[in-house]
Amino acid sequence: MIELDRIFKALSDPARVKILGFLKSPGADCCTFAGQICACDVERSLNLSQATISHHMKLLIDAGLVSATKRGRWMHYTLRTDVFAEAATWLTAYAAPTSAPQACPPNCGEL
Amino acid sequence: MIELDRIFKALSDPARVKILGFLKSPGADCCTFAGQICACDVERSLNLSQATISHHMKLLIDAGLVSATKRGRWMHYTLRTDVFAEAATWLTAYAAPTSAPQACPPNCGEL
DNA sequence: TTGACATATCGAAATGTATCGATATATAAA
DNA sequence: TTTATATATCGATACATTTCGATATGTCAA
Repeated sequence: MIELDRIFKALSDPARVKILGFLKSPGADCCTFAGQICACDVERSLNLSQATISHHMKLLIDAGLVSATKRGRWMHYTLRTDVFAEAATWLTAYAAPTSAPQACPPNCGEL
Repeated sequence: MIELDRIFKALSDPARVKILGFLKSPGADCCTFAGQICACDVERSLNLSQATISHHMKLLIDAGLVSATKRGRWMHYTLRTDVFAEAATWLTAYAAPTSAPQACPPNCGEL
């Protein structure tokens, strides 16, 4: 069960959206391991301090959007595609017209 | 062209998600007009002050998730289903596995 | 075992956000 | 025109977030 609030909060910062975009399609010069991207490459791709990146990665992981593995000294990250799919499904429910229109009484708003 | 940051920021607050849920399926006792929901009903459905609701509605409108019409003294809101669909499409792009795995050199991270 | 390096955590400063009561603005009713 | 009401805006307060430099922690290499 995903926590939507946390997911959308994680998605609401441009730096984190950039990170996700990078994890989705890293540069050709990046070292990956079984599809996982090294933290060092994330750091090079953004213009933020190491502390800040680490902070953002934590939020992304806590939201469930990214999973992390420590491999020696290096952290490797992957997108959790299933979680993105679930969030997309939630949004899609709002993309369809819903309940039938209903007449509005002239004194709308009165109890 | 939608602004993702603003959309996700709008979605990142529980009060606003509640509002959206209410706009999607308002109670049977709510007065609607051509599918639009009256602000007064939104107010009754949440436990927040009028000023706070007005503030949240503004954010939702600015993000493009909701459209508003003034009808006499009353504001009426509707979900912009197309914008939800666009946001869902963006998310879906992250729901599919992407680039092929690549070998990681033993000294990963060094330039 | 010591030194170097990758990442996490801490503490602090700046900025942003949620919330409210009070008040302004606009519209309808009397 | 005056009064009542629906919503927006203002000003203030409390709290959260972004960002960083400094430092701690863990892991490899010499």
